[in-house]
Amino acid sequence: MVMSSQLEQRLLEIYQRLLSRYGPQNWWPADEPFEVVVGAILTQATSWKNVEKAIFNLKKADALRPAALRELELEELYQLIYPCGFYKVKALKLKAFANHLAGYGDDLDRLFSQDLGELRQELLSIYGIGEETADSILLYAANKPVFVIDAYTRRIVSRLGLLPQASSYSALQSFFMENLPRNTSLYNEYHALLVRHGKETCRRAPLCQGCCLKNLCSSPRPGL
DNA sequence: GCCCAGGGGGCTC
DNA sequence: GAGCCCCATGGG
Repeated sequence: MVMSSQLEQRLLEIYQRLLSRYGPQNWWPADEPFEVVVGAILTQATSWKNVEKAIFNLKKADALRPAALRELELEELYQLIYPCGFYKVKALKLKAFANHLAGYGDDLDRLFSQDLGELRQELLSIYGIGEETADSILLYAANKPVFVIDAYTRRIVSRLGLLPQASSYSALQSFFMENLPRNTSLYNEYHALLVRHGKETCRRAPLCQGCCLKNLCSSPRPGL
């Protein structure tokens, strides 16, 4: 059986190699917390390049504010976020969050100031916010020590033989959070590095041969 | 043409 | 609770 401290060492080794390879990623790429929230919703199943275009449009229209998002006609919002795809559902999601925030006087700090567990549940209750989006908001907008799991993380963890590809979100999240110190900065940089690494490496590449995580695989499965 | 991108909701079984 | 399908633009 692998002791927890050994898992921690392995996870920290992965982190150090990614950090050495790519350097600090300085996430989240946004000017302020509300922009993080908007970006987290818009980037669902969408490349960040397309999200940048939508955010640029929102800023130009002075619409990157909760009140503005509420007041905009749906058709206008469609046009602003059109480049990032799924624009009809995403427009509803942005309005849903803006409507929810109105209950806090449009003050994100007030929303974020409550108990972490309750806050996460509240975020999940909002239309369009699932586990990854909620955790991205908690980590990158509210600076809470919450590890974000995404498709890249799942793929990399699977390739390294740490957990099965089919593991649930909560299983993956627990794996990281129970084997790493509760540190917001560490979680921030770690997830950003996993995404960076996921983008840099070929999806179909067998294992991690030739990449910076080479020979960290505990149970090699060629051709995975 | 194909595949996929920093997911989530709704529906079925 | 798992397995589908739908949402849609833009780049490789």
